[in-house]
Amino acid sequence: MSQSQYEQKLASVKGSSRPRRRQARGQQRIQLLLDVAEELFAEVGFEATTTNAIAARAGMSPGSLYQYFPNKDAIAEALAARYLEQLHATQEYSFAAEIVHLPLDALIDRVVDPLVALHVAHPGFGSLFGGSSVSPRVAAAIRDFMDAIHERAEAIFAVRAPQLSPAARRRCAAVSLELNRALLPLVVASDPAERDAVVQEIKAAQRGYLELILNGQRLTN
Amino acid sequence: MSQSQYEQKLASVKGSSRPRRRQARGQQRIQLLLDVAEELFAEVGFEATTTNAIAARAGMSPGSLYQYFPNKDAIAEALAARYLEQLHATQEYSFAAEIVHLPLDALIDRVVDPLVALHVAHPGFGSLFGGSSVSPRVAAAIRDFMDAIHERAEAIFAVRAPQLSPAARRRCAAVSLELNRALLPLVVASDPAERDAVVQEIKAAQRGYLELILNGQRLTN
Amino acid sequence: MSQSQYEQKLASVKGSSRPRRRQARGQQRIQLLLDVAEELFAEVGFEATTTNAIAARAGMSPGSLYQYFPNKDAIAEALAARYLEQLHATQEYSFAAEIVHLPLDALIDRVVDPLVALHVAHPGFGSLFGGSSVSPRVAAAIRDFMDAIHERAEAIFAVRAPQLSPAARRRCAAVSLELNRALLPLVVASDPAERDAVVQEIKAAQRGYLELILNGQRLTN
Amino acid sequence: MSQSQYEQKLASVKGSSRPRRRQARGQQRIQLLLDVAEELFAEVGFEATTTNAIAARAGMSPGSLYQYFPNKDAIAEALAARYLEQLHATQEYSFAAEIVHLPLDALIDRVVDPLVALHVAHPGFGSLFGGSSVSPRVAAAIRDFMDAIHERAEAIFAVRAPQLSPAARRRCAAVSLELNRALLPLVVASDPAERDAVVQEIKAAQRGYLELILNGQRLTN
DNA sequence: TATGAATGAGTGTTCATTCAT
DNA sequence: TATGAATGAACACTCATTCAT
Repeated sequence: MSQSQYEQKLASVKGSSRPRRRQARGQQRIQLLLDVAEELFAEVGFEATTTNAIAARAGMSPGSLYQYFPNKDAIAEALAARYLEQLHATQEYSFAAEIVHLPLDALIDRVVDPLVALHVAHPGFGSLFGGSSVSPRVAAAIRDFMDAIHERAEAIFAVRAPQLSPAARRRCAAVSLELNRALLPLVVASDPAERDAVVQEIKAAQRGYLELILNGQRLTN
Repeated sequence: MSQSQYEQKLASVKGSSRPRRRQARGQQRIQLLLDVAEELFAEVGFEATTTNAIAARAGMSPGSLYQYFPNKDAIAEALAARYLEQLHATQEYSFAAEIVHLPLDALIDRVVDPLVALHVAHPGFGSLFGGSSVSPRVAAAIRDFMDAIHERAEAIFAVRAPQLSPAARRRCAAVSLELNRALLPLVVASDPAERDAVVQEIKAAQRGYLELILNGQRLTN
Repeated sequence: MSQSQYEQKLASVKGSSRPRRRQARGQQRIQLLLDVAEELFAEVGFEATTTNAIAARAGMSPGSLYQYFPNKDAIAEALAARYLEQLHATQEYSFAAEIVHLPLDALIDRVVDPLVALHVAHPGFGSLFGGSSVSPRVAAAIRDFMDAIHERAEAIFAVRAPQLSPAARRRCAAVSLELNRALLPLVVASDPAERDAVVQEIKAAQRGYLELILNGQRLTN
Repeated sequence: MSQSQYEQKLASVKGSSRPRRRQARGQQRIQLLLDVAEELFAEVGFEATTTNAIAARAGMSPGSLYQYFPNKDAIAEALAARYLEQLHATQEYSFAAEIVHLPLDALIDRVVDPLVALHVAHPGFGSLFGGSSVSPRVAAAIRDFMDAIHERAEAIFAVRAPQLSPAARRRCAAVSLELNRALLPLVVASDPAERDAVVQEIKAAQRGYLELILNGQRLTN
């Protein structure tokens, strides 16, 4: 390696590594801010959380927060995006093509278990998705995602409960999904020692409802 | 009777009847304020609703509002109390002693139907009970009430699913109640034409879950 | 006068006088705020003047200021409107129809004297009309007014200097008006003892320029 | 020459030439910053111009800007100083000793033409000298300079209008100079096609005023 | 020396609450 | 009691300035 080549490499390393380290630090701070925001949103709600409080608990100045987010709503948006990304990953697994013919218990495990993990890891999750006064953009992002999930759930119903009318299918999917959305906060709120039992109960509720439908005991219009 | 005694009696009569009319007027104004607050909370949420906006829409001055409520939270509290009172009335009926041995479908109708009526009549209901950023006092009032309902539900389980351990009974009651709390907003949000169908779905979910438990197919610890 | 008539009159008096007194008080506070704003704008400029400073010097709270003005720009706008109103009154007099054939000295007196009075009474005048970073709305209001004055000045030139082309007429009017706008701050800044002499000088400048034009010694295209 | 002496000389050469180059680079950057600041001040005004915006448009970091200027005001000061320097150069020419006996038209050309050139070349000029919210130091620098010009103008009046009292001389000089300061922005604002005509008008205003004075038709006290 | 992320005091503005009338 | 003008603490957000790298 000639000297000039070496210098070139050094330069390129310096040139790219400094920004990279900076970017890495920036990413860390963004994640920290989101973690703190998640905490505070969960504690006192979105509206009652002040941007200065987020910055302070994250150990930085208000100005720094605004280096990473253009305004308060953007923080909720980013948080929603982070959740959505994780949710998306779980749903990719939960609703993979091969699940359509799984036994019901296995199907339910596959859907519920990742959601439980997500909720336990992110206690703020439910409060953001509870929809309490989020900005229109956040609400739209959530709605878009839910619609996608909804479609997948309907597709499964189409295969496993073909007797349902399209309208009934839509309703059943909505109720089944809402069952998860609504009952999962119960897991978060429950005593860790009881957590598994609560999860079993949620699955039971889901199974009870689905069996009724899949067994064709339900009205079909 | 001396003159002064007579005057005294007169005074006391006047003194008690005027306040009574005043109190009546006061009660009317309180109810009006609560109605308006309910509307606004439902429209834009608790935090975004200003006390001045409530007073203005109720056709009175901010000062007057504060004659009836010491602060903004107190309005939400009073609204919660009003809901709770109504809820209490429905539950008095839903959980009357004689229901213990009703067929499951009838039992579910008895619990769900009044709740549906309440939710439809008061669209703000769900949002307040959704728990999004209510003051600790409101939260406590709601919790107290829910605990009472919880006990009644547990009592029914004690009779109809005696195989359950106390802990399991508690969990089952919690899930069964949460099922209602969580799914009823779906009714409010649904198209009025579809509303009945959605109510049927909710009852189905409830029945599916309860059958599983009552048939003893559930774990008992 | 029967008793009921009397009561009615009393009632009507009370009903109308209280708001009237309130409105009067409101008007006073608005004028006070404008006076204070004028002072501060003159002292440190529009941008450097804070709304809280205006409120404080006016002896009221920030909130009160916002009861009368929706935002900071609105204060400058109102101030401009107040100036414009006064200016308008002077120009109504200065450019009345009969002046067209006045001797030049009298014509100049008629235009300059009211402007001098206005500038002396309102030291902030020049700074606002100097156009330093006023909001678009204020700027537009000023421009509209100046355009109106411009037209009147042109009309006089059309009669007294008919040899001028329309374009030349426009330019001459612009220069003549600008002469006033630019030189009047000199009066405000000058020692009161010298003020009259400075005013004479301004009139001389105006007369020097106008004589040149009216005597036809100027290019006409 | 010993080695160490030689090294010392080398070092000193390097030591002096590198700083010189550095200083040259620094001067370039300072001029660039001033150019950019002039642009931005003209575009949005001094207050609305952020130091970060100046640095960004100059292609450097905020920190670098502060290597050359201790604060934002200092930029305006330096800009004013640069203007003043250029103004100084024009006035050196305009008020050279030999002009005292020039014909009036030639005298006016000699004063006005360089000023027009300066204003056209530097559109920010007028706005800075308009005095709108400049820092006290800038204002003082401008005032000092204007005082110097003032003296020169007075000296000419002393020769050409000896009948004037000292006070009258001072006033006349003030008005004559203010005439320039006030009317030159009109040139900058005017359509380039009309620019020459506007300049002629300004000269006419100047001549009209001066003729009045020099012909002794003015009061002399 | 150059960088640009970080700072934090300060801005315009809102709104729950008070109080003179 | 009712009023609504007045209050002022607090908020979201900005930007001149600093300093670790």
